[in-house]
Amino acid sequence: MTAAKSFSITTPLFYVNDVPHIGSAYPTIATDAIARFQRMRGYDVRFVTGSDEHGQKIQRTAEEKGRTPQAHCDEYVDSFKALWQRLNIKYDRFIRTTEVRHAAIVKEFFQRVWEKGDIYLSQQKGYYCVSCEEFKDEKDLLDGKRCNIHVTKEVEWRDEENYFFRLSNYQAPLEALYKTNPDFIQPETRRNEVIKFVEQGLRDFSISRVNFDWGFPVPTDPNHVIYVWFDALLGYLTALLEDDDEPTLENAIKRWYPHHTHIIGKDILRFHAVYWPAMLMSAGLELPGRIFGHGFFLDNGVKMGKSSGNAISPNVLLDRYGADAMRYYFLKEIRFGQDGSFEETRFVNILNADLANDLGNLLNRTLKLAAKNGGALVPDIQVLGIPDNNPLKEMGRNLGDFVTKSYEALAFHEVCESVLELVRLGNRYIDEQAPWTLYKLGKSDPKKHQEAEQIIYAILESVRLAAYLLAPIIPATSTRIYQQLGYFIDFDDAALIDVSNLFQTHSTWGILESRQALGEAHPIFQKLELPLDEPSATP
RNA sequence: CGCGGGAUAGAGCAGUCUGGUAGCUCGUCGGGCUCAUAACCCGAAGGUCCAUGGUUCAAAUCCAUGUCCCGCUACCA
Repeated sequence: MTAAKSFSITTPLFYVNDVPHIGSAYPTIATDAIARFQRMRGYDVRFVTGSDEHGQKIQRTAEEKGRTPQAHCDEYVDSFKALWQRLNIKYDRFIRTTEVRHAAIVKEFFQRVWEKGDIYLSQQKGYYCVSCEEFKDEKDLLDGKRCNIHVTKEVEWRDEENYFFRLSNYQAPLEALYKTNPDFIQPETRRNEVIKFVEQGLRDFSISRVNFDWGFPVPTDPNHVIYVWFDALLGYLTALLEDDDEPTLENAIKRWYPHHTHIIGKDILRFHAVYWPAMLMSAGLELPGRIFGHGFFLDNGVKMGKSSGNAISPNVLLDRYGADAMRYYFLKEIRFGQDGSFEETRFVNILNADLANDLGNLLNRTLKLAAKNGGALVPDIQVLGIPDNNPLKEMGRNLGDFVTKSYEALAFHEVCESVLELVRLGNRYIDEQAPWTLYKLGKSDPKKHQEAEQIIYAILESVRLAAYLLAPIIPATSTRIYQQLGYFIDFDDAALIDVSNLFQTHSTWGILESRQALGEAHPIFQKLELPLDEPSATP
């Protein structure tokens, strides 16, 4: 067996200061879809997610709750893992930045950058707002040295010893990187932001803190704790270690590195598109293929989050509608990269229209026709005998290639839309052709029977193709479709997928086997209903 | 202040580069069909394409000015 090509992709490593919200679920669903898609294509995939667990905020929250930071993190990590399981997220590696092996990677990485001469000790001076926990630029302060967010509070002067990373050394290399590799930052609007940001000149940033201790010590100076980015980002490296590897950079990069794609929220774009590549250059490591900054969920134009109090709990949505529904809505209704709004009525409408009515019902009505008139077998026809201008064949023929490009571009909405187009055509086609009438006529005219059989085949095959191409997004629904079509495939079970050539075959229109025994017709997607007590009328 | 992205039917979007009957999905209304998950198919209503001015035989599309939204403008992840 030839070694399959490897593909690795990451979600952000989530800060486990609270239970996961919709904003954590979103990129994770997207990443899972890509990972599943690449597995279907036969790639050897490493899908990395995890948690960022150090820092003052976590230390404080834990203290407030009267427990150790580690115990605090353990609990929240569990809530993330539980959500991923419910959402049917099949990650390969969950990296926690508190892992022992991560300490070793951070240490070695720091050492490399240190030896390169890119780390130095200096003073972090400036006005500090205690409420924001943040240094403020003098130009942002209000009269009387008050914070522009906490307007009643006066900022304090701080003069603190910190280690700094020489980001300023990397301005030219970064600019060259963005230029030579235009796809490095996506979508384009985010790329522009970053380029402009870098153009105005880069300041070094501090990578250590002295006023708390929940983190790894600086190897050369244990009074300092390594701060955020020189810890969290390196989780992407640690995650690539095999279980029995010595925790060294060399081992981390031997198989899966560099990452093909980092999926992140636009809020942490700069750290991934500027700091991270600079850090990697300094350490002499290869750069990832691309950084994709996705958008946020808005509720009436307001960002959803715990602070705004308008967040919808992913677990509540799961209780009501299930994983496939959430996955489909997030990926189909919101262009990946743009902000999207969440509206529950729309959620229910779209899911019912697309998956229950268009896709599910098309399979259901066709399957029942086949059961009544064809002995519950895939019609026994010559696939090659279906004329090239058959509308379903015509559209289905190029769909696999088109959808592949859309997945690669992370254009999930395009995947769904183009597949749905085939499905809608299927409904139009069956109505126009009226195979139920042909079957009746077929009792005295074998030619009519043949015609009906061909029509049924073309529809079943189109539904199969749709299910296959949507499997990374709605795996459970696709599995039900495949099983009703007589396959023993479970899109959640890699062992049941023949990775050697499955994609080539199954992404093609016209591979459904004649005379394959069909399953019994049951709705593959039950209609959703809005909760009764919550008439979610839009104002 | 600087840079960037927007403003198109009740909602969400496409169309703008390469001017020429304004399109898609959801929702609403009417009809058809009966194979189907009260589903599907067909049709209709619904738009001063942000405003004003200009170029042109012709502007959602090109040009100018203005209005309103949103993002970025460095150490919270």
